[in-house]
Amino acid sequence: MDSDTGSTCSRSSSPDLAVDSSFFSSKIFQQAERTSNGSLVSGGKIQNRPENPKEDLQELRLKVNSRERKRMHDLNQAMDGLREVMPYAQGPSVRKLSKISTLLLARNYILMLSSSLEEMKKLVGEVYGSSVAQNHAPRPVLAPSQLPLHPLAQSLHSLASGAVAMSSTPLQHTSTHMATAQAPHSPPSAGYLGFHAPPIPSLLKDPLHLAGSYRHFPGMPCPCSLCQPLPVSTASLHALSMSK
DNA sequence: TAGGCCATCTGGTCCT
DNA sequence: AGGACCAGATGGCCTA
Repeated sequence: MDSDTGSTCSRSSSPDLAVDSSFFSSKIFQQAERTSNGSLVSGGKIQNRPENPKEDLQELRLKVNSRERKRMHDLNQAMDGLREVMPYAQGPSVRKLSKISTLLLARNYILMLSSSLEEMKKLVGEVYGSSVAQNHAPRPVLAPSQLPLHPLAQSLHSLASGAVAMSSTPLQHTSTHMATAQAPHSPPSAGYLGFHAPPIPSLLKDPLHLAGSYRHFPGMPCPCSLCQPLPVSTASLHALSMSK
């Protein structure tokens, strides 16, 4: 029940143990001494009864703290879950994304996927629309893999094909990586939707691990924070985090 | 050593 | 009343 024991806290030196010490150093307990059996001694009178206001306050405070700790652990678990599905390097050699970076990257990634999906829909509409218009002319039926693909469609195809590899080395769906995963008909530009694998030092140097980590193409959605017209709220958040 | 990131505590506010 | 949520404060750890 209590998530304290099953915490996903990545810190080995969690200050959990410091909780009680700070708590007991608070003014609440400066007026009370603790006996060997844990009961409070106040004015020479042993009080085991829980209705002691100080004990009640202590219990309440510990309970509230525990709940808050659990809440934050749950939040961090959710954040880890988000990190797991983000297209960034998850290997042990790569530093964990910070919370703010995770959120910003996730937002931009969703925007990019949404835009790609819309583009894909348009392309599908074009392909089937033209095929209906020329319905009377006998045409050889092509398998989906044989259809001439728009570069974006090709890159999406490649992206899907390389999904497994991406899970092991995300952000590495670059041109070389894509070349191994792309469809037979894909031209060399098929990786143009792909991210640009950042050299690790630059990734670590960038405060948000976002800017400058991607290959940029005009008019194309990019998860890079520099390419996204952030709304006011997000922009202010970004500025806040940068100026922090 | 400064700065970034984080976990925790704590008090306030809102909701059920 | 109790719990969830939030934000400020604090202190620890890590890296450049």
